[in-house]
Amino acid sequence: MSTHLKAVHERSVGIGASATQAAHQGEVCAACPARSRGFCSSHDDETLAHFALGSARVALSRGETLETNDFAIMAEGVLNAVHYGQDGKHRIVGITMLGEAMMPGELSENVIAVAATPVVVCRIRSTRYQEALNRSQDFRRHIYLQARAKRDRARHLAFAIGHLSPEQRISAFFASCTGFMPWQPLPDGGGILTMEYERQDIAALLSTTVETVCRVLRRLEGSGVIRMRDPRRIEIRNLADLQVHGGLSSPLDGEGFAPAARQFPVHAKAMRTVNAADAIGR
Amino acid sequence: MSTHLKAVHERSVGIGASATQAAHQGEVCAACPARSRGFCSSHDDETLAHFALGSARVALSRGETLETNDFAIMAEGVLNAVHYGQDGKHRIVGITMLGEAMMPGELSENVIAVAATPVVVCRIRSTRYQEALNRSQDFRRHIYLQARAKRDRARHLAFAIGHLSPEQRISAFFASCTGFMPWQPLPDGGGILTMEYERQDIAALLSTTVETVCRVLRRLEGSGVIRMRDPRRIEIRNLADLQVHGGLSSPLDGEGFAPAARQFPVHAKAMRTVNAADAIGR
DNA sequence: CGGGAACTTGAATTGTTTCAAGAACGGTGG
DNA sequence: CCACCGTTCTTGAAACAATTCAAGTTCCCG
Repeated sequence: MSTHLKAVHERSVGIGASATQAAHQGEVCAACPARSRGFCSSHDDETLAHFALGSARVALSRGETLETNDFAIMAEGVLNAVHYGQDGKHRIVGITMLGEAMMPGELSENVIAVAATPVVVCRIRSTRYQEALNRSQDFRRHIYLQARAKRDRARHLAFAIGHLSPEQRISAFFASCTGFMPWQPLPDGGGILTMEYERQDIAALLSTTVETVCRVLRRLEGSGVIRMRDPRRIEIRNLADLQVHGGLSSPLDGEGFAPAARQFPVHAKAMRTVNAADAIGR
Repeated sequence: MSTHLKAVHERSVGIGASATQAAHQGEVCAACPARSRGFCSSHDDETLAHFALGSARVALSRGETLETNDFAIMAEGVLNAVHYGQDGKHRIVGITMLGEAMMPGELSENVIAVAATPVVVCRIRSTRYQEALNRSQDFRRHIYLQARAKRDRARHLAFAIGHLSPEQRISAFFASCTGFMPWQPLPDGGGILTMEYERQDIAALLSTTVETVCRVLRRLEGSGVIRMRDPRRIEIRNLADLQVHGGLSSPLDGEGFAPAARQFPVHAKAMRTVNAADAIGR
């Protein structure tokens, strides 16, 4: 099944790049889907250009692991924090998506970062990452925010697994996937979600079985909430209905599996209140 | 049941304290059970004395909430990150124990910090906390480590709830409680654990029911792994046996519910490898 | 066109939850 | 000191829902 290979594709700008290269890198950033989200959206072009020097795009296909010696920003796809037990089963204990970052050495023992889908990351040498941390309070602040966001998502996952039924978890998960997987709205208010996760991964994340995922999907189809075009393409008739099935009336909502909107607040707003996040950056 | 009152007892050193007061505060630190653990153990007396100026001990009894506007270090007891649903049930999504810190504004929406046991925290005004962050890379680094440690614990919890049976979770939890609840070793290799959590809280944390907690305890007693002196005082005949019952052969072990040993590594060691934790501090 | 992987469906099993009731404990007041 | 009352803890029996096991089907790639 999922094998652990090394990165296959790599396009580097090289260390000690010239001004021309910096300009080139600026273009790469401009075209990057992560530019407008998460980490990168919080910094101006100049700052990014600096980060980008010596950066490289690294592509992974599903099942490959990401080396976490360097700093990496997700530019495409979804990365799983996976734990492989000696029983051969794997359990997904966290996810990292578009615009989010992987810090050097951030993973705990026994956990590796595996591409859940085809992935592209913007890899930045740890030396340069260090420099950015030294220079920028803002950067430090966002590093901290990342850690906190991941903590909150892990807590949500624990809550969901413990207190929501498989049907609710699956519903809620599919609903939140519209935020970070291909989602094509339809004129009638619904939309088509392309589920990039395999059933196996969904099950591993939500602590259930592939069989249950299937059955729940059928049940949802039976009640008219969704319609399956094919196993990977699901038409959601009414997103709100699906969220209700996911126990939206329950606690911790608004957070869900996807990153909360407030994860990367605009500056002015974030600076208003004194909290740990600000503090890191000062 | 659990009510949300304000802090009842408070002993402040006052802002703008004199050198005498600083000395006095040094004594308070010296006598503090948190001095040798976690946050405080990573700093020297001088640094601590500075933090401590304007600090205050705040006592909470079980069920009271901690205001999280300021910075707080746990000096006694256990604090739950609790989520109260509108169904009246509460679920525990995280715990903070001796030596760990609560950062200002760190809790996410709908989550409050509730004393699971009688609690004493060392409260430090957020202004002073800000100063410490400005001055000390080391302090910043530890703030980041806190967030990461809590993330890892939340991930462990999610894993445990999803992939371990109630019996395993309960066994593992009791075993790990020996690390942060009163634990009195006995000459024969075992020891007596004073369980400070009520059955209800254990159930809420581990996503099971009070009935199941009881039954599992009885079963463990039946198999001779533990012996219950009274509901709160449990004699663990052999800690290793209990850990085995908790599925110790499973992944993510060594972490457990308690903080990992490497959570606050000594400096020399931590500086050796380049990782996010170091980075924050440089 | 064939083979393997992913996905789906059905039926039996199992262990936890739920519901219901009782026992022990701790504090209060006569 | 004892009886009372509320809370916490314990135990039993029935119900239920997801898992497990087993057998298909569909899809994709060579």
